[in-house]
Amino acid sequence: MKIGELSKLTGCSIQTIRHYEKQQLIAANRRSEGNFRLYDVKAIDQLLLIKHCRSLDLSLPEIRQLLTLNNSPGAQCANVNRIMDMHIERVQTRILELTQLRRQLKALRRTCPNPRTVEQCGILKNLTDKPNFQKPT
Amino acid sequence: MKIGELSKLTGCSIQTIRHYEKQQLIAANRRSEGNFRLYDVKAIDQLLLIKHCRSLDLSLPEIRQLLTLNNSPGAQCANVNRIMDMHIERVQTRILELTQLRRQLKALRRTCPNPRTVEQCGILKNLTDKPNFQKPT
DNA sequence: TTTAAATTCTATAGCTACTATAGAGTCAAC
DNA sequence: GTTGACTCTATAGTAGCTATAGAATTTAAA
Repeated sequence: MKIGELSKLTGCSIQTIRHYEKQQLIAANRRSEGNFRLYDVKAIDQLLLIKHCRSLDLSLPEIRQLLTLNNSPGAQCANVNRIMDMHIERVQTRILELTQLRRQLKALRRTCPNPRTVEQCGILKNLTDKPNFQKPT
Repeated sequence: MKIGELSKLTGCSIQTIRHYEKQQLIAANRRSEGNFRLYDVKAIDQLLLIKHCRSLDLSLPEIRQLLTLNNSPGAQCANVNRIMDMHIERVQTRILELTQLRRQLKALRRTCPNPRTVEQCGILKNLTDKPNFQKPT
């Protein structure tokens, strides 16, 4: 199977597949005489696994680790659990940051409920004053 | 005042200030004979305003708009309100996406409560199966 | 006055995970 | 044999910085 067919079967763009190859997430098992990538059916599952992990927002290095683990059936899966736990923690932290940010934004927005001139605008006034908000990094 | 002092007074790194200059958010009002940027005190407030906006996660183009508006005291501030509303909406959307993602991640994590071999790992098993999760984009 | 240290300059590369080209080559069918 | 579809590599772009390299400038001490 050439890259175009793999792309259609998995819903990953051709450039994305080549990008994953550069990042060592997937490899064509051989090339045609004219240097075209040739894949076997296993590549489909591998790519779908990658896609699934990406939909969960795991990073490419994390996915590479998971793939390596997936190919060592006898190994303990504690590392898998650790990767997931760290990722959940990261998502959780980001949610808290954004929730705080939303509160700040809404409070700021309330300072200018009606259209007026820029000079009187509560939002700009508050933005110009010394910040008492914290950066969510 | 040279860029180093401005950096210390505002807490923005020197490279960041130069980056903001490239993005047309701030300008040195003149240069020394040896081409060093020289700022007056107004630059401090301007930079703090930018920093405050960044802490609210506004984009540099949005901040540029706000700065322009801030320099037109007589104009209506409806545009300011519009920028803020759009941004609040964006943050809100992202929170919802991440909340959904967190739910998926936790459900997945529960499929492997105890360390076992990779072969038996519920997480990898679920990741390998066809995805029924949606990408939060 | 010389020289050393600190500061600044521009330009460039790196980060993440792609996406979108350019320009050249390959394959399949007619 | 030629057309059209496909693929190749390499490069630049996205956002907002950060981190260099290598050169020039300024300030202070010797």
